[in-house]
Amino acid sequence: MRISEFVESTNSATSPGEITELFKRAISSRGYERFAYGMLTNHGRYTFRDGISPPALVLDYPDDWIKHYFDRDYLSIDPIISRSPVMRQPFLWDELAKLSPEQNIFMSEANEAGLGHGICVPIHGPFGDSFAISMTSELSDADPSNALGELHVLAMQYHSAFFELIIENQPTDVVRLTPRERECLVWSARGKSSWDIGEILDISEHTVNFHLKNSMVKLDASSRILAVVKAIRMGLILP
Amino acid sequence: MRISEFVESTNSATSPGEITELFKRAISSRGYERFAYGMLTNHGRYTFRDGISPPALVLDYPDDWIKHYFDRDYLSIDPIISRSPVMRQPFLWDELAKLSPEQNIFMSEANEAGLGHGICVPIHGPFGDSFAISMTSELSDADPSNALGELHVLAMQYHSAFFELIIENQPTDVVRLTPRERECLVWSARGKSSWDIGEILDISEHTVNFHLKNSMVKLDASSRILAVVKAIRMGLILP
DNA sequence: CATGTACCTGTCAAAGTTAGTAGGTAGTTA
DNA sequence: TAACTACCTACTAACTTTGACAGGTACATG
Repeated sequence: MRISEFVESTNSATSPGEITELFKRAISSRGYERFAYGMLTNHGRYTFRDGISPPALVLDYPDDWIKHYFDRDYLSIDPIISRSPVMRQPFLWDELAKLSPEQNIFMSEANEAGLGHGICVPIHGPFGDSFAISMTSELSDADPSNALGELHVLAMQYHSAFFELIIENQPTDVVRLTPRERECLVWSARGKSSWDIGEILDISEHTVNFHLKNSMVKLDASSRILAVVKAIRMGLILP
Repeated sequence: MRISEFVESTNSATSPGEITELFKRAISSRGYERFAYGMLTNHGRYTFRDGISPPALVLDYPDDWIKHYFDRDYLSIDPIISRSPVMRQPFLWDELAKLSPEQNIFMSEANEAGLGHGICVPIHGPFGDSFAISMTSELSDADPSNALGELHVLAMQYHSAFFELIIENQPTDVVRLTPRERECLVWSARGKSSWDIGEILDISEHTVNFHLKNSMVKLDASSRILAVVKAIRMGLILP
């Protein structure tokens, strides 16, 4: 399947299962049979449709390996899970360095379970959301560098289409800040005190407090911190 | 140019300029002539090669518009810039709602400068890095929904290949917070005072202050507010 | 010209934050 | 067992924010 076909068909799909089927076909034609798709940071910000239970979103690994994995609480030591949130680019499982003894055992158990050669594509969302899609090939002599670029793009598109379908979208409140209120919040978010901001904006400290107080009322925030967090979350200021 | 060709050629390119040329060709064949590529948040973790000066990474807009934009400090009111960091999916400029009067003036000025119909692709990296790629078409009757999926994928791949080439060194020093530090930061971000947090966690107000102080040192933050903002941006806590 | 919006200035006391210092536990390593 | 590391708890003094008040200018709109 060509990438443009994959993009078009996943974007017009109406169910998560349909998108997953398309992804399976796309990666298997490139030599990768199995995959796992997880959300690595979620503390209740999103609500999900269907029977999806984070952190695992889709697990297409052998059932006995999945059972073994969760029985042993491997989520907490899995080096792919811990590395992914700080990686910008896809990486190969084989390239993971500085593993602990338990992690080496984990990796060899994964190998025995038929998940020898894997690629992990880290994906990042707004608010520090972190996702990972791992794909595995049973061919030990597969050269991953050929397919890696395409698998990267396919994984990003899979996530984009899939995640959009499974989350309940939350409408955002409408708050309008004045330019001064925004400026004061921005400098607050950069760590400045009221006195500092007064110097920067060439207004009195009292006036800065006045603007920040008004922002807090508009944003229904009980502290300057919450006001800044809400303003950032609503896209009203840029940190 | 097919997407797979674009992926392969950008991944094997050796200069940022080469990648940009490939991107220009790829989007212009889909009806989009001009684009801008910016880094919207930089926490000082990256140093850049060549003559690249964030937040602007590549500006392919008319020179007089770029001059006008920076002369008027439009970076601070540009609604595309402020919306992008909180968006997960690409969005159309025309869909931006609830603009302030200045923002409406800004958008009509952009229109007059030949940047009428635009698509913005938000891109997120680890550590809260936020990027945006905007692409514009001069055709007023262009239906963006056909091309949007492909432009999304092209923009993500452009960023992936380009950014990898222009950064000097990957950040290695990952901030590690203790559970108590995270808890205190989370409750701070929810608007609670030290005393409140002490009640919630059943520890003294003094201890809460101690943990928040240590978080501030770890995060190199001069205030509790900045510590919370950085922790959110780095994905250490969720708001 | 009245009305509304945005902006600016000020006071004051109560409440909250920041920057020091110091002691304790638990597990690890020499 | 001593030294080390990571984490948690606590105190005080100096400083900053918050909340409730009262009042002012400038400018655009009806």
